Amino acid sequence: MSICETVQVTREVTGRYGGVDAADRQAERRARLLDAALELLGTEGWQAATVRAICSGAKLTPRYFYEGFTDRDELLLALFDQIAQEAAAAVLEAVSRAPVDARAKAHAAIGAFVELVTDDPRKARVLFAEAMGSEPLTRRRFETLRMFAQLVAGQARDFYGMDDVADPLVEESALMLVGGLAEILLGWLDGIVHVTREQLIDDCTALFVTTGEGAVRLVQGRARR
Amino acid sequence: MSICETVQVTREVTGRYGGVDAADRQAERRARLLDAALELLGTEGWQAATVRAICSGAKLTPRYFYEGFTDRDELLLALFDQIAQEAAAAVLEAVSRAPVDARAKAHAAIGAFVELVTDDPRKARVLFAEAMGSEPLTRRRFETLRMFAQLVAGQARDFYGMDDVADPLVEESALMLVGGLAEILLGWLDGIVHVTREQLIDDCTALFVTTGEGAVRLVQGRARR
DNA sequence: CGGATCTGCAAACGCTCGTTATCAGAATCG
DNA sequence: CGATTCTGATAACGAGCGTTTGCAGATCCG
Repeated sequence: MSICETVQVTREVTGRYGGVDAADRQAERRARLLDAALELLGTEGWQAATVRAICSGAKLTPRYFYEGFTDRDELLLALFDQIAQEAAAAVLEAVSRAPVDARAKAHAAIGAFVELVTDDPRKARVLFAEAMGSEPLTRRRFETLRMFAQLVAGQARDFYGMDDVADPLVEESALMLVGGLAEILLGWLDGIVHVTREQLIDDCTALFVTTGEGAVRLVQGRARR
Repeated sequence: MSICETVQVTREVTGRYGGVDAADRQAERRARLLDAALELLGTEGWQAATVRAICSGAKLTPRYFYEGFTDRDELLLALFDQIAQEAAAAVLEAVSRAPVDARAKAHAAIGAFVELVTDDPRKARVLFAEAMGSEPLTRRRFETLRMFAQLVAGQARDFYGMDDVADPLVEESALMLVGGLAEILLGWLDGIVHVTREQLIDDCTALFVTTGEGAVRLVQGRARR
């Protein structure tokens, strides 16, 4: 036992195998597992994303699964968060690049988001459809959607000078915008909505802006009273 | 064998037990199973709605489960359809009673729907949240939501005289309305949106109408071109 | 080269699931 | 009463799951 410890110490300094050191190997395994999980969760669904199937897809064994994650839920949550952060980053970057105009900002944001999840429809399914598999995943989907909605509400408050407005209608309309957008995207991916992707982005932008402006009018009309 | 058959025939004529005949007993067992499934699916979620748990809740045994349903999926689909039909009936009845006015119709429809699924939040969870458990259930949720969306689109086409308009934006906006409404309802049930139920109905109606009118303007603006 | 670790595979454990069969006892009707 | 069906509980079966362990072989460093 004591021998093991001393040896471990001397070894842990380098920890190289196959030309890469321990941290990198572990990170690569983690990435492979997340990739395999995305493929399964995004195509065959939650029920198919078992530990064995994910490991098989990643060409790894359960041993390394439990080296990197404590649970199946932890992996799926990590995958969800990764995609959500990717989406948030894309949206924020597009918004920051767009000219200072409500319609242009909205178009940039929606365009970036739609392009991300239609370039890889698996991501859309993970974010919107398959995030209901387990209870922790459902909760996370909700929190993330709410976060996006508050992001939208914050942008709207900035643009229309409603910083002091505490009307719950702001939160309600933001929920409607984000939730409605998700439903349109799922419908488009399922082939229900027959438009090109550019048309889809334009339509979503138009609906988004018109709904947002309507909500703003409602809120301001109430505040005046 | 032949004896059994003749006996079965003479018995099947009445088939009474405990004062009720066979069809009624079977119907009551079916109703009890659906009730137990609603309780489990609407509170603990899809994972908890196992055959054993449903039977235990209904105070029946698996024997009667497979007497009334072939699968677990068949039960859950039947439950979903029952709630969806209940909602559709409530909405259509409210719309038919309301005065001939877009806002009044919308308020009646949304009020009826919101009251139904907030009087029994389990129904909301079954319709919107837990319908993603199995693949057939996910598909059904989509079909039903699309049906509601087309119902909305049809009403809008009637009211605004757009019978000949085939713009896909009509379907897109209907999807946004229905999907957004679902998300607001789930948020309200989760305590994220802090308004009274009457306020919720009013807000949803206002958002619904303003979004609908915005979509109509967009469609008409395009058609004019 | 040699001792030690890292890897990949496979089997195993305990559990729950859906589904089906068994069987004693209650209730029925002629 | 007696033959028969209906009831309810139980247990069994095979399968799949998440999770853990054991072990031969590849790869490393001194």
